[in-house]
Amino acid sequence: MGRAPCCDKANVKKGPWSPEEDAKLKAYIEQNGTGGNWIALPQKIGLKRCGKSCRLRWLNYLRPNIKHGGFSEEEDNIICSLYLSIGSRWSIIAAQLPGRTDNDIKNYWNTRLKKKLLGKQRKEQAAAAAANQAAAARRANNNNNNNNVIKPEIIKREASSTTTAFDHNILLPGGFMMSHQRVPYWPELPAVTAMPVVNNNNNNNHYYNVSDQLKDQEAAASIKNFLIKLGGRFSETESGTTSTTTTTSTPDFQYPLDQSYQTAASFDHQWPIMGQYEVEASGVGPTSMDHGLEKLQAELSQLIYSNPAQEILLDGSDHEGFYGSMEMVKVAGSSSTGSGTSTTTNSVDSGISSLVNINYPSMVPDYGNYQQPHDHHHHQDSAFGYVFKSNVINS
DNA sequence: AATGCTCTCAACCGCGGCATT
DNA sequence: AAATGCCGCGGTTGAGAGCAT
Repeated sequence: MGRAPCCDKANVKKGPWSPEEDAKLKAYIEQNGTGGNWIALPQKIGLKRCGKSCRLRWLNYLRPNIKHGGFSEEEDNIICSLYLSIGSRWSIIAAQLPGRTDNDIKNYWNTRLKKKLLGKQRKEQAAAAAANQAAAARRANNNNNNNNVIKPEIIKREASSTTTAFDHNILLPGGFMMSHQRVPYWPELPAVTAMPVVNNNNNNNHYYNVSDQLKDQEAAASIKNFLIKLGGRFSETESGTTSTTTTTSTPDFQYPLDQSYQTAASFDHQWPIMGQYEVEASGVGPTSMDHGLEKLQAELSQLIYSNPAQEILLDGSDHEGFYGSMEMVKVAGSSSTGSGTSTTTNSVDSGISSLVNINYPSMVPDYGNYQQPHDHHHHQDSAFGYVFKSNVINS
């Protein structure tokens, strides 16, 4: 047996709202509030609308301080970051962007941002492929000139140029790599990172009304510390506290605009918020972080293959930055740290470039044999049960 | 100017979660 | 414990604006 309809479908108007309807609804809510019952509200004010329709109209259009269109670069960054972190949980993402509605963000992502990323990625790939080809030619030339004896200084230079790009990077579940030095695939998004979520419950934004706020509070201190490390700052009233749930009318956290903050130390941290979203072993079952990545990958792939004329080079030629020295290790116990507790090692077969590319050849730099990682920097999130292990090659 | 196509975004739909009875 | 009702969310649709031919 199905659910009873929330309203009499035959007697409700559907479609665009008239200015009169808007005025009625707005005036009533501003004077009386919603009364906690959207279903009963339209009858009270004589609107032939479904209660859900009224709610949507109010939340997405009529309520104060709504911003429409004109997303800034910073907002783009936040949306992308959060999408990578938590997937299509638009209400939570909207809670981080005062004045934006989940519907707006969802539309913006689906119609523009996704395509924008794809377009930029194409350009990047073409440029990177060309650069790699040139580099390979140089190497071949050098090898020939020296009777196949590779000069130590060449090895050192190349190894150095590669490994420094990896230093302290973090491979996130799903293969997305956080990099404080290099975020090559979203060139317009200076430092896209999977961003923790702050319950910025302000500006009449009721969206992030998660019932397990108490659980969140446990994570709050770490989140805040992390965000501060990233260069953000909280309002004066919030500084020194551990609460991220605020009722202040101004944003209690300001995302860092200067993203050059990302030092190695920045990632020596915990990401407890991810535990909130049931992060599991990478590639095993749906994880929240994986969700965003995998979904994005699928979406972008579909975009590509549904349009063969724009097919993207799949030769894996520019993947250097995402392979080789990174591993993610699932640790046996959620509280264990350090090496020696690994139970599963996931080879890195997809980087951020997997946002577009489906299958990669196993990427081993042609000088890879000369690099033997011997120092592992472990970044573990106890909530994840993961160790983020970056293999830093000492020079 | 007319037509067709693409894109945007407001609005709808159905489902899951939660509270209440 | 089960039934009921409401809320909130994410996915999807379709009207209309804008653009290309």
